[in-house]
Amino acid sequence: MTTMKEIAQATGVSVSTVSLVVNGRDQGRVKPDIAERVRAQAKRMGYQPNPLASSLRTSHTRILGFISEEVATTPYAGGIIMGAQDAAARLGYMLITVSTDGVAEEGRQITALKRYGVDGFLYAKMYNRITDLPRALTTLPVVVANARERTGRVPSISPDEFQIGFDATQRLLEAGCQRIAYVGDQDPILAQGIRFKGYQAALKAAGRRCDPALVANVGFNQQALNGVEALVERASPDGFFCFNDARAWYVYEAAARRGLAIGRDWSVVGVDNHRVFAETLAPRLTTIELPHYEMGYWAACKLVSLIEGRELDPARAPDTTAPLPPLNAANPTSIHCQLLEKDSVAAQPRLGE
Amino acid sequence: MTTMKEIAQATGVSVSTVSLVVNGRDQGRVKPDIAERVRAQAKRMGYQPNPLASSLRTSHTRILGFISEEVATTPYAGGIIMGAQDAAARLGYMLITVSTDGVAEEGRQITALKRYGVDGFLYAKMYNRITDLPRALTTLPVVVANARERTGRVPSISPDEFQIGFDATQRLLEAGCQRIAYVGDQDPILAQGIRFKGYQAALKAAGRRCDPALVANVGFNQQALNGVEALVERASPDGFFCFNDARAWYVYEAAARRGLAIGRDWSVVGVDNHRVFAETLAPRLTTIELPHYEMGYWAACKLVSLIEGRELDPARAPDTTAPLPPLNAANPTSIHCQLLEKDSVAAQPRLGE
DNA sequence: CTGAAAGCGCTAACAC
DNA sequence: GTGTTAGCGCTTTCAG
Repeated sequence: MTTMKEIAQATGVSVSTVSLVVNGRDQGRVKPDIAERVRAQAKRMGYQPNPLASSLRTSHTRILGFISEEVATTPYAGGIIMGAQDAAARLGYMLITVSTDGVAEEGRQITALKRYGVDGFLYAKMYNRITDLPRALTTLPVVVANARERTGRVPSISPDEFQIGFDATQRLLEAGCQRIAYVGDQDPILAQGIRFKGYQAALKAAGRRCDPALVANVGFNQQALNGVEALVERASPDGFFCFNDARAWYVYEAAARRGLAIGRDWSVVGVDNHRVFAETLAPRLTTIELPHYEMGYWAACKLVSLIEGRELDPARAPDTTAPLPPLNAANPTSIHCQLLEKDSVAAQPRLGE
Repeated sequence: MTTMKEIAQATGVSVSTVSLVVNGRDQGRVKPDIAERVRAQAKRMGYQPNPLASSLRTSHTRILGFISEEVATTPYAGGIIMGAQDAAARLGYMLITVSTDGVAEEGRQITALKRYGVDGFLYAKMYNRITDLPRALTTLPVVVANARERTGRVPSISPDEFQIGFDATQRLLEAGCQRIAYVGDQDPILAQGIRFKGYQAALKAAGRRCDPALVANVGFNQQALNGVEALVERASPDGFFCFNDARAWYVYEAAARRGLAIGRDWSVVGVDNHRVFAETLAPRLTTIELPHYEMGYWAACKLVSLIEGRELDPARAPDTTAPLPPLNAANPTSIHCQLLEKDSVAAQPRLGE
């Protein structure tokens, strides 16, 4: 690791001059040719600033704390972390991730992160809901991902559940389905109700009426299977919008029991939470991906702009000349998320589209 | 954040004395009563050491770098990260996680981690295989998780695939199955072959013969379903050991098509990679969990012991009086992993059991 | 325009 | 036993 001191000696200037130059604050303070020599020398010696040392003076570490719950039991966080990390990397930041179960654990982790001098926090939740911030989090900038902070004072990025429900139903309409069922979740979680509203809206927009017989909100296992069976018996659907891939499973089993094939006899669109079906069912099941990567990406951008007190133009990468990557390299079309900020709840930038 | 300086002033001693005391290196160097006063004052003021500042002198940050691939597309890493993080927290370390796709990305991430002064690396892979270490990683302590480093010079922790195959088959035997099928993966990946050997060994140990007709190694989708269908037709199994839960899916569909029920007509044991079935099938499917959490936990312990140049007794938590948690709180019995080190390949501590 | 000097919080020689 | 001193790599006044 070469230091500023070494560059200074090699160039025959002082460390302070080197500091100014390598931080790009030499305009009108250092003679251009000297600055150039310093820059060249720094490059030649492969200089990398030591963020820890500079943090001692500035108390900015360029480290973001990423807090998420129960990473262990669901794959949800992977995408968010990836997105956040990509954004952080472009902006010259690092991510320290911690995952927590329970509030005691959470508090301790937050304290630890503060000791390491993180500049701000990303607070990610497992599923979209209304959430309160841990007390300990209030002293530094925070952005919430995959959930909505209750008071609206903290920027939150969450899936656009309405659009998800709307688009899923739209696809089934386009596939020519006549009787489109909604297989939802029994729990009255946020996403459940809003996706259902999107489903209804899409049907209305197409001039169809919403038949309550076509709706089943089910839980797990045998009970869920029975619920789907009853739905099929009473309403003879030919298309299914499934709240998630776990629900899609029951439709599959119902089809298998009747000797019917998805993709031929029935159409199914599911929201993919777990990704297992990507392996088993890809060509047969139409999935809508939750915009995890995107949420992580924009949450990190937002957080950095909060930290640095300046708006980052999310359309281009700051501090670098490289162009922004497509929002989601794997699936550039799945951009269903929204940013909620105080005073912006009405005018939500629908990212992408 | 209170500093040593503040404690020193409040107690009327010098910072160096405070430093000695709070680092527990005051034995025979600081008068006990002074030490006690310092400790009390530190506690009263809620002193937390600033690890970044001390790293400037010691070049030890108490940060571990965690490198994993493709977190985004599989949930595997969650458990490893959780385990590593828990161990790190007990040992007073933090984890910086980065995930990478491709070697260029990997190199850049490693460089970035080095700039942040990580003390060592955890190198986690998506599935169990033989792996080479990136060049950039060789200058610091490394432990490999969920894979095996080729030369054997780097400690590696990986699932005990043989034991997994053996135990899974054992459970089917105990359930009274007469014709136990193996539904494997088409790819000749490491785990595939070894789990199959475990399967064979368990059958042999029970005095059963291995019927090749009971084995199907399948890929995805229709082809996989056909493979399982053919297996069922030709060999009439009543028990299935499935390489992973994706494979178990095809057995479920085959059962549904025949009006058979898992848990009544057929027994199924699957290795759970994706965890989706935990939600849909929990009471019906017997799963063997890969020991992700445990691998992460012990990998981090091992890494810290490498860094600090001393053996940590893995049976008790160093630097804290709190007892070790059960290896996996959720499922304390699933301890199927092994530590490989140079000169220890023969005598593998089978963790737990 | 440039450099000397002080200091961020902490550690480690070395005096006293 | 304890305090003084110097310095880790960097930023930031402030003289010159």
